[in-house]
Amino acid sequence: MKLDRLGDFQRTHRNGDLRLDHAGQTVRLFGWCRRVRNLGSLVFLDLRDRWGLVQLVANEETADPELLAKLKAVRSEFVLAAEGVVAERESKNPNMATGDIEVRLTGLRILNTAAPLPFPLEDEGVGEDLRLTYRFLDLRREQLQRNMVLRSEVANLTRNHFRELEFIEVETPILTKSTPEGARDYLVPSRVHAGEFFALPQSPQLFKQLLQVSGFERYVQICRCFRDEDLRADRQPEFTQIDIEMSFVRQEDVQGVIEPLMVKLAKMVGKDVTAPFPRLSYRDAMAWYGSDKPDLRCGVKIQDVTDLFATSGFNLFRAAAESQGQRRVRALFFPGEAASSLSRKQLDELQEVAKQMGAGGLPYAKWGKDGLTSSFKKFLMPEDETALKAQLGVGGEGLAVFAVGTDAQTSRVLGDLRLKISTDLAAKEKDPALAKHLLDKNAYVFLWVVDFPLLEWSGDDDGEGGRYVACHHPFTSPHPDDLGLLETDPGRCRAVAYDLVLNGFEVGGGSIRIHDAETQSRMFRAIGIGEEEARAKFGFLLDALSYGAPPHGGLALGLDRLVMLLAGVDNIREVIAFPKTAQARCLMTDAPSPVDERQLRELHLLQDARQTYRVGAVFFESAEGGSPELRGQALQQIGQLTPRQAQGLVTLDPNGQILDAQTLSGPTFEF
RNA sequence: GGGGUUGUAGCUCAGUCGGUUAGAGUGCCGGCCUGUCACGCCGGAGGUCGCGGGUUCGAGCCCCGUCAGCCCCGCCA
Repeated sequence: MKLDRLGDFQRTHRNGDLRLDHAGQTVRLFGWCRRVRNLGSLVFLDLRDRWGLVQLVANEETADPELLAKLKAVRSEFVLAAEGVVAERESKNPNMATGDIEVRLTGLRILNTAAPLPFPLEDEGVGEDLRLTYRFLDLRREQLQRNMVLRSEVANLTRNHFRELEFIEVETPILTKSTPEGARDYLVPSRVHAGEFFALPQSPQLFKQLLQVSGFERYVQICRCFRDEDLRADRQPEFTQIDIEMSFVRQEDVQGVIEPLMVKLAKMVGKDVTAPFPRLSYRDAMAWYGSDKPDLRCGVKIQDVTDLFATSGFNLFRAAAESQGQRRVRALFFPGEAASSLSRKQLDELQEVAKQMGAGGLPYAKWGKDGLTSSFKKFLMPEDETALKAQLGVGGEGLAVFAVGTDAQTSRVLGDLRLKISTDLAAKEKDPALAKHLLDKNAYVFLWVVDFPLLEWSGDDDGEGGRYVACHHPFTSPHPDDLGLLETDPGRCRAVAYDLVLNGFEVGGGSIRIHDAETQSRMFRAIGIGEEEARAKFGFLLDALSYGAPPHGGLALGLDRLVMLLAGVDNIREVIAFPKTAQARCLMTDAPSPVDERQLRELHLLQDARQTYRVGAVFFESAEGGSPELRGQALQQIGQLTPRQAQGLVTLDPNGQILDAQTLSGPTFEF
């Protein structure tokens, strides 16, 4: 098809802006054809640009025949420049912002054609692999356009927020130094320095601390970070952080600049949240919610009922009560009719879920219309039941489930069940107040989880190979009250570290940092980094701390995850323009991909074959005994191999086909 | 690294107990149509049943392997 030129055609309006007020005006528009409705001598076309949709129309009686023919040739997603007169419609469309008017065409330029799309833009259920392969088309879809606009707005609001607070935006290197600890690095080989590598930053952590030593006092950056770890629905190998660092601050000061930002961001999507956000210690979060990022939209708490069973006839529970705190009985109580009316079958299914989480079973007690039903009813004396109800706060109907085991075991099981059961029940519960208690779906609930442990034991359980590693990172300040524990009882030492949690997602985390070289050295010692290694890996930091480093601290917010929650979507890929798959591939560009050997040599990743390997003798071993002809054929095949495929043993079948090849030296044979 | 799940027309899916020529809707192509807006009506084309192997007289269906998408565990200072 012959295309028209853009020429001097100028847009006068955005498609979505046209209203009845414009009637009579001649307008010039750009856009993509969403759909043509060709009624024969009357043709409609929906023209879409970034801001909206408007109906174009032409008919046989009034339009130039050439124009009408051109209009009929248009297919979905053709790129058009349209000129026409705005007119009130004969039949209006109340579902459309521009539904009262249409544009009667006086001119049309086809700026580009479009092949039929591999998937329809309107459909929701298109396979994600297809969407990712044609991401540039996927991004035409309204939902993704909205998400990307939201993301842009969030970034803008964030920049303005910090600028008003006199933060300075500083860019830090992408090519930087690999450091021990933490996630796996993405490495970039150095061409200039054979055998040496840059790493892509897992975060600009050390640079932002050094900027404090430099005296900037308030730093912010919206920066890309890279971690070569496996993916999840809310995790990508490259992601964006809102990274801040401040001097002369305490934990509360950092939180104090973040909270108003969150209030503004929530407001942007029509949610009211109030600061300050609740603070919850790591200990309490684990005890009450079984998670270090509890979803407080759910009001159900884990409760300890161990003591109630000290003399119980139920051996499982009594044994825990007699274990001196090693094992405990903990419970969740879900109030409401939806909970009390769960069937035996549904409870069995929950038990299976619990078992998969590592629980032995799922004892339960249910108070319904017919009173108590329980898997351990025969051991539950009336006075026990009364005590249990008092402890759990059982007012009316409801369901209690129990877990027995160590704190870690029961936290895990009950933490997961808490959300799963609450979500299910909230959807069924008729009493709105109770449903909201189970799960307040529309709420945004922020909180700070504070007082994280500084260190955790890593490695085989109480095996030899283990050591302490930093929970947050090795630059996190120990809690001033716990400094002495660093050498005596490192596992009990708390950190001045804090996570910002929203609806069960960790959206940010930060800490007050160590700002003196001595404490930093003690920290390195505690995690088994010796003096020499510390100098080699972090010498610049230790130096910096010795030249007047101010007390400082900061935080990083996960922008992608935050936008995901603000957009109300459940996958991080929905807020990233060009994301990776769960296997860390880009289906559109097909990255990662092999590169030329020449590139590898240049980067010293592949030695020059002729230098390293000599072609040596090739041994033949025919399956059916060798023959001179076969060897001749085989030699010919071997001769076609590249030089780097060196010396070894080749096994051939009677037809001279290579069955197997083994190198005696040099790299593996490749065919 | 481990577990689960999905893969059939461009797209979304159905396909019975292993049995004749693998279907539907939509999209696409052609024709008709002056008030459509998921336009309508008529006709047509379109298949490596992800890939490889096996069992069988016979495989979209059963078995083994493999690749890819998604979710989870481990991992993510």
